[in-house]
Amino acid sequence: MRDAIGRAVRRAIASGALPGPEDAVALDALIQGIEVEVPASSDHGDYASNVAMKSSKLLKRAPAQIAAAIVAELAAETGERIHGGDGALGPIASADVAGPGFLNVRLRAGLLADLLDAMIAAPSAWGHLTHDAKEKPLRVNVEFVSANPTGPLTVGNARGAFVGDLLSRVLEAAGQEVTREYYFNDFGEQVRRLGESVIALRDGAAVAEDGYKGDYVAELATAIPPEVATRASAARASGTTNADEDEVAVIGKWASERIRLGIEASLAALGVEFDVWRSEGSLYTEGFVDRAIEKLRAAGWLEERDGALWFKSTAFGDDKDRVIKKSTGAYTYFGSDIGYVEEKFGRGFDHLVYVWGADHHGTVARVRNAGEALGYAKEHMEMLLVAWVRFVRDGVEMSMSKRAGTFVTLDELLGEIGVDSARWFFASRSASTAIDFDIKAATARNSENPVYYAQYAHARMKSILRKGEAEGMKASESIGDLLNDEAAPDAKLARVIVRLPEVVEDAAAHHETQGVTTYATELATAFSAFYRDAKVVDASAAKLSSQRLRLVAAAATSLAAALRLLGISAPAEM
RNA sequence: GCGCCCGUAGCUCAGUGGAUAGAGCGUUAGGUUGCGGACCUAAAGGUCGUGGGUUCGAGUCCCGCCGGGCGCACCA
Repeated sequence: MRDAIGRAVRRAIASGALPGPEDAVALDALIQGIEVEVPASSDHGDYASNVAMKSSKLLKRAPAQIAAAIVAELAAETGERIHGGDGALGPIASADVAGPGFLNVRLRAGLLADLLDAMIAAPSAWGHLTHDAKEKPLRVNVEFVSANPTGPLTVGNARGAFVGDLLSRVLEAAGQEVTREYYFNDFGEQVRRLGESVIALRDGAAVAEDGYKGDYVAELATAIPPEVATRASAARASGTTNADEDEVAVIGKWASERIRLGIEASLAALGVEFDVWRSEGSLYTEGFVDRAIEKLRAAGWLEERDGALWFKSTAFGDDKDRVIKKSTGAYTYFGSDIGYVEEKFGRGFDHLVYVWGADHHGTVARVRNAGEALGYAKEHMEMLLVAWVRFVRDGVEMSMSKRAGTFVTLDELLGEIGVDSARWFFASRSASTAIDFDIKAATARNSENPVYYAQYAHARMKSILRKGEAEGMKASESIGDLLNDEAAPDAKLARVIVRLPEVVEDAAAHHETQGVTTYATELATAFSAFYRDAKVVDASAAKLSSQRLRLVAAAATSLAAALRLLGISAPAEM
C-alpha cells in the first residue's frame, strides 16, 4: 500500500499533475516515509495516509490538491500486489480525499478473497515476509542473557531472555538471518570466587564474605567428579602460583561449566535456544582482543597514562576516556568488549544487537565508540536496554537478593506460571518500560490472562473445523463470494486475518512485539464476534458452510502464526 | 551534581506527528435453544505528571520543572 501510494506520487509528478520538488533527496525521503494506517473508523476506508499533508510544503500545493492528484493515479493503478503475496492481486477499489487532506483508500472486495486464498495455499509461509530473491538477507547477531555462569538464572534474567528471543523471531519472520548468541565469562575473578566457595564447602569451611553462598554451591561441592578431583589435588600438590592452573582454577572452571549447562537447559525450557555460546576467555586465547587493540593503536585511538592503557572515548563524545588494560596488566571488561566487536563483525554480521539490562546503559557509549574507532558504523551496533521488572505477589514486592539467598530462580518462576503466560506478558510490553509482574495474575488460567483468551479462540476455531469434518463437510476450494458484503461478519473477520504481514513488518521495523499480541487479541475478538453472528456448520446451507469453513481455517492459520511468532503454543484443545 | 529510561482509566499496560486516546482486569447492567460460557453486548471511568515551545495538527518532537527507576570505577 505504501509502495502503491509512493508510485502514485511519482507518476503524478512525472505526468505534470504535481510540480516536481527542487529537492529530489527530500522527495525520496518523503516517499520512503509515507505513513499508511488502518483508520480507527471504517468510515475512513481500509487504509488512510497523511502523505498529502506531509508533502504540502515540499510540493508547494494545498494538501487537498495533492491528495486529488494521487487519487487520480491510484485509480489507474492495476495489478497492485500487497502483503508480499505472489498471486496476481486485484486493484484498489476506490480512493478519496477527506478532511484536511487525508487520503482514504478502499480495497476491492475481491482483493480480500484473493489474499485469503493465497494465504491458505501456503499456510506455513503466512506471517513470513517475502523478499526479492536478489536481495541478500540482512545478517543480524542478537546477543542476550549473557549472565555469567556463577549461579542459576534468576527471574531477573527472564525479561532479557524473552525480549532477545522475541526480537530474534520477529527479525527472522521479516526475512533476516539471525544468530542468537550468549556471551559468558569463564575466567577471572568471578570464576575464581566460585571455585573458592566450592572448595570451602567441600572442605567443610565457611564461605568467604564475598563468595557465593546459595544452595547450588553446596550441591556443586558434593558433585565434583573423580577426574576433576584428581586434577585439583595434582594442581594443589604442584604448588603452582599460576592463577590459570591452580586448584581454584580447576574447580572454578568445572563448576562454571556445569552451571552453564544448567543455564542452557533452563533457557531451552523457555523455548530459547542459542546458536553460539561465546566465552570471554576465547577472545583472548584466539587473539581477538590483541588484534582489536593493535587496530586501535594503529589508528591512534589509544594512550598510555598512569601505567594503564586508555581508549580515547572522549574523541567520540564520551564523558571520559576508558581503561582497556589496568596498570596491573589485567584487561578490563571493556577490553573484552572491544575484542568481541571485532570478532562479531569479522564473522560477517551486518548488524549487532545487544540486549542489555538497564543497569548497563553506562557502557553503551564506550562500546559503540570503540566499534566506530575500529571502523564500523555506529548504527550497526544497537544496544537494546531492557528495563527493570518488579516481581509482585499479592501486591507485595518479592525481595530478590542473591547474597541473602532469597532469589527466585527462573525455573521456579516458570514452573509456577508457564512459558506461554510469561512469553505473552513480556511480548505485550515495551522493553524500555519498567513493569510490575504480578505472579498471581499471570498464574490465573482464566480471562484475567489474555494469553488464554487468544489460545481459547484458536481452540474453538479448531473445534469448529473438527465438527465440520465430523459432519462430512469440506472447506471450499476458494473463498468465492463470501466476502462480497463488506458489512457481513465474514468480511469483518477476513479484514483482520489478512493484516498479519503488516503487523510483522511493523514489529520488525520497530524491534517491538506488542503489536503481535495486540493483533492476536484483535483476531480472537473478531472471531468471537463472527462466532456469535454467523453459523459455520449448517447442514441446510452446504455452500455457505464450506466457504465459512475455509474462512475459519484461514483465521486459525493466522492466529497460530501470530502465536508461533511469539513462541506461544496454539492448542487445538484446551 | 551529570547521564540514560519512565510517568496515559481504580489496577496492569498498548498507542507509527493525524480524524472520537485504546485493551485486559476490576465495577455496574444485560445476553446463550447455534457449532467450546476460558464466551458475548453495553455503561461508568482520562486536565495523557506539570508549564512553555515547534507544527495546519502534539500522549507522541524540543526545553524547563515535579515524581519514580537505573547508572556515573584502573569493579566484575
